[in-house]
Amino acid sequence: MRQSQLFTKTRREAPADEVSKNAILLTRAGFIHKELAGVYSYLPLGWRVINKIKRVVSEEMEKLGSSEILMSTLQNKETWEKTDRWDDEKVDVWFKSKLVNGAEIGFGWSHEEPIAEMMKSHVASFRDLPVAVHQFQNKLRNEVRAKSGIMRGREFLMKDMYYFALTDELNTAFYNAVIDAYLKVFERVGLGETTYVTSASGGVFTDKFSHEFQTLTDAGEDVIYVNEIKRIALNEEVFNEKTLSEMGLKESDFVKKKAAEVGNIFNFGTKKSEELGLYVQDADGEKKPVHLSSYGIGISRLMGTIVEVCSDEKGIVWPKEIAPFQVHLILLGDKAQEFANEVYQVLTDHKIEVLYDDRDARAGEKFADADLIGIPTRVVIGEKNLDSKMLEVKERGSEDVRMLTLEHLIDELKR
RNA sequence: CGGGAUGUAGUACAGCGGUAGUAUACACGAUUCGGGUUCGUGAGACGGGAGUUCAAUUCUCCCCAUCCCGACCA
Repeated sequence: MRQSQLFTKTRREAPADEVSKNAILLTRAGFIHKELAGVYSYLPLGWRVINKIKRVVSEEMEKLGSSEILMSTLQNKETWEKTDRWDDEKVDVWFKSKLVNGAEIGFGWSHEEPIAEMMKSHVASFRDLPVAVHQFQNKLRNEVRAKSGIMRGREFLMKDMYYFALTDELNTAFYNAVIDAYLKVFERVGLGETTYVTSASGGVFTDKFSHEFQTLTDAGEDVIYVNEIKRIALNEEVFNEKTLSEMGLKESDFVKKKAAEVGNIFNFGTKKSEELGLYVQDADGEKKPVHLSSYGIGISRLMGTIVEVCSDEKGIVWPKEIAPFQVHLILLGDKAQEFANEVYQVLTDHKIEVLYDDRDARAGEKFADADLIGIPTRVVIGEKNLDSKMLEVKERGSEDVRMLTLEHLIDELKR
């Protein structure tokens, strides 16, 4: 994409109404636009990042055998009454409205009930199981206090996956497979080092613990205790003598850290299926409640967390897999324009995603913008590159400048 | 929801009971061209309502908005 066609503008100064690093950098670089407190729109660069993250998540979910769907945002009151979660006293984040005829509807803050309800139309026999489905869906939650930029919003993009199985064994096996898949996702988006599977309080539906995926960052809302050697972590809510002795560990084995919950997984057993009436017949013709588990990754929160973790004083440093573009091609001066155009053409012909700064702007401004936007590989072309046709290549976050031929660069990027 | 803070050009700030200023961004013209050039010209703002006052952007109250702390948080 030619940067001259990018309508967003970068800003020198931080917005006065944001404090969190993710919101400041994403706003300054033109990735997001705030509509309301906790409600953000995604601009071209931001939307590209979201889609990159979605692609990584999709790939890992599909490896688990899950099919992508999209459920509605408007939800049926009756479905939620079956599990007694329509009441504002029980769920305090509901946005609700009314149809013209007066019927109440809810805006989806979660989809566990609707999806289990929907499955009743498609699952009747043990032969229909197991089933895994996932979606990328905007959740609406009437949070009392939105904060931390895109990390805790009232409208946010979430990947939620659900698994339906006849037996607890299958359900547990899938649950464990998802833990591995999630770790792979966080590794691919650049948070492998800083993200821990964390045991947390399970609530009434689950066994002993639920599991969260916590990324270490001061921008997070949670406090966890981390054992860096064993790479395990405990949420502070379960960090007590009882838990520690069960695990055979001491308090001194852990370090207290702030963290952001980027993913969570729950095993509901059969409770929700029983409440909603999701049963199948087993091989003996007996009616059995379906085992259900659910798996969430907050996509927009994940993007915010990545910015918190992967940035420096100049701007964002996007991990390669989720950067909005692979290459930021910067043209300096108009004498080299023809050569730069050619390089842009060849790179895009090789399916390399390039943001081409073809603007009539000075070098300093272009470099500052490039640092802020944070594309991994920067290629500079100016008059002094014309004779040799060598490209000046620098990785974001490094000071090393290398001179490469175009062929060499393409070869490197394709690897 | 409790507490605190802040609302002035697109953005970031200053200001004052009587004529609202700077930077940046924007438009135009020069100049410059490898780390946010320099100069000139132009356009552009006091969140809303009520009150006090001869006069309110400024003081008071209410509302709204935004941020922070707490509570809350699949």
